Amino acid sequence: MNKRVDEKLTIGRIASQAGVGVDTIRFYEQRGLLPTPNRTASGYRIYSPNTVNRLNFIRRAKALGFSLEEISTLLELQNTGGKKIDVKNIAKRKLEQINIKINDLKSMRDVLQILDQECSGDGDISACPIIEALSQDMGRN
Amino acid sequence: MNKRVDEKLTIGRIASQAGVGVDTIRFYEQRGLLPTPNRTASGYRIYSPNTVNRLNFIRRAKALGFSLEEISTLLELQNTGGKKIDVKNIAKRKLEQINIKINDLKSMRDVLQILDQECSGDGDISACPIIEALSQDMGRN
DNA sequence: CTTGACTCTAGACTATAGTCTAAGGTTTAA
DNA sequence: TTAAACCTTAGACTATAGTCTAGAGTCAAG
Repeated sequence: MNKRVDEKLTIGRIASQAGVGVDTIRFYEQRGLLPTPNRTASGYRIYSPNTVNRLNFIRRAKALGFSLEEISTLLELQNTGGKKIDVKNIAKRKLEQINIKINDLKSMRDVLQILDQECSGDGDISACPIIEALSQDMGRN
Repeated sequence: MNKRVDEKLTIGRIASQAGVGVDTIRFYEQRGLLPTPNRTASGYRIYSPNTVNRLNFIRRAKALGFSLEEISTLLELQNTGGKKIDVKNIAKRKLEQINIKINDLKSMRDVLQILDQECSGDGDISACPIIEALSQDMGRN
């Protein structure tokens, strides 16, 4: 039933599925964000399908302001040889970071939502006082 | 009553209040993220106190994964000479971006919260199946 | 059985966002 | 009034995260 079980997931296929460049994948491998893949006899990298998920996770974590180093820490929660107690501590710290980010984004959202709802849609900007809030203190400083 | 109304907010004072370097401030000015400040007779930059708020906003937006260019767009919602209709459109697009970021962060939070609550706190990582979820699809792909 | 698309490595190059240095002028506090 | 601590510019340098190039080998279709 399985058509083409033999279709190898080469770096190019993985890259196009994840929407990144092949160089990016090799770069992530070198930086430890992707495990060293198996190779064909001729040296081609062969990936498992869930590498795409991993790449998606990296892409999204990056968009949320995490550095590759921080993302590495998050990913190591999975395959570290460490103890669960370490994972718990790292998870707790990351959780705090994430909650702060969520709160900041919500503050920004509140301001932008008011901006969207209250401004009349024409006339000059300077007449719209809500905009002021954007450069003000957004709650937690 | 006002002690030291004459205390000038020089670049160094603004920098230390906002927790950034003086070079960063000059860099932001050059990139249009800060308005060109007034100068003393001798050429020193003098800032208004709310520059600190603006710098805080920039710092936090950066931590949320916005580039300086995107932050510039957000800040321009305030002092553009454009029409409100533009502001509305930009605000709407930024709002969508922000909502996606919030959702992604919530997905990450869910995983990390389970990680924190369910793992027993000792033993080997590989025994903790929740960790798997971290590199999996987090909802919206 | 060759041609074009793909892969390999190593190293150079780019963009973004600062950070540092040099060489000088200004302010302030002892 | 002078030394420390600030400020000025311009330009060089750094870190992060890729992106591109060269020169070579491999794979799949015609």
